[in-house]
Amino acid sequence: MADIPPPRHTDALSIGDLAKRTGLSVSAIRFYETKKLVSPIRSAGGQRRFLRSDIRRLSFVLIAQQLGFSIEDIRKALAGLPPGRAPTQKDWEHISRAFRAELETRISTMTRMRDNLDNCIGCGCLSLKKCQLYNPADRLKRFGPGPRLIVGDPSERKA
Amino acid sequence: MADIPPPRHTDALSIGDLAKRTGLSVSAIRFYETKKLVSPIRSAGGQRRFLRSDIRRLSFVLIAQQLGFSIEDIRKALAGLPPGRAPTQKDWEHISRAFRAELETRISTMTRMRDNLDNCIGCGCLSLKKCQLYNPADRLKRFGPGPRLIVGDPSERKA
DNA sequence: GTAATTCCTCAACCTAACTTGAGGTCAAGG
DNA sequence: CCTTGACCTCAAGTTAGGTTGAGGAATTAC
Repeated sequence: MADIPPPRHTDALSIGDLAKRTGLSVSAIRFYETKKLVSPIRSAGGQRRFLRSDIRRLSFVLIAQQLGFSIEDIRKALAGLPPGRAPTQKDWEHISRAFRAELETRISTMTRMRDNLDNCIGCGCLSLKKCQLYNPADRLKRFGPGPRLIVGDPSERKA
Repeated sequence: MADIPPPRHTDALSIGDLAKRTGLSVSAIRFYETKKLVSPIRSAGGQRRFLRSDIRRLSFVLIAQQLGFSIEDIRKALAGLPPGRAPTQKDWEHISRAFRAELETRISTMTRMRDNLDNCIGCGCLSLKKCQLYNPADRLKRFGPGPRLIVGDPSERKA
């Protein structure tokens, strides 16, 4: 309640500290390093040292994942952050905005699908190719795994 | 252009026919059988024979997958269909309705998330535990893979 | 009746996103 | 100094949702 212990603000976090601050597991953080989501430096002894701004960086990763984005999507977005300095709030706003746009798109796609489902229930066309839900253009692209459809030109698959 | 070849409407489809009718690959249909999404009978020679109603059944599977449902979700839903007879439109309406409800939920969750993302951009709380986006209860459960968060009670993971 | 399709099973492989374990090192406290 | 806990690397395992290939049998087409 009294003296805050001097926070040895070396500004460098160990992987365990970062794990505690983000709620991620240590192994997940190491994995994210292999995926280029973070790029810690190494201590003399070879241990990872993270910047405090990596807390925010990984927090963003978490949020984006909850929103349904893949690690590769996120890597690309983070690649837009300034290389040297720690990102400012402006920087974060910038990349968050792009994600929000993508989210809007997904929401409207799902809404459209929901309405098409209503249509299909109404018209009983569940098995008809006419159903909007069969329109490949309407599909969520890899928003979760699914079958590799072979509809349309078979040359897409085999040839 | 003239005589439609007698459609040998034995009412039993081979796996290849079913694949053509649904747009699925043969291997996917076999896979779905192992997952109990379809249960073909066998010919004298041991080949799979499907009912015509399986076209609709697999079409439903496709639609549901596009909506983001897992095979297990779908299996459970299909388990609600009548066992003996081919499903009627009423039956399909019934199970579609349940999916629509789940869709509604997901849409509103995503919408809420989008709004929270706006909040986070505004207040700069991206790294704060207070952010609504960190609320585990708010999370899409396995709607796409993601990290197994270790927040909260560690006994959830290890014990 | 035989050749060309199509089908069969089973095992192995694939991607994403991680976890787990083995075997060994680094860092901090007493 | 030396022990304990946190770290390290690398390989292999996990789940979902399938695909691919080998080796062989069943159908269909002429």
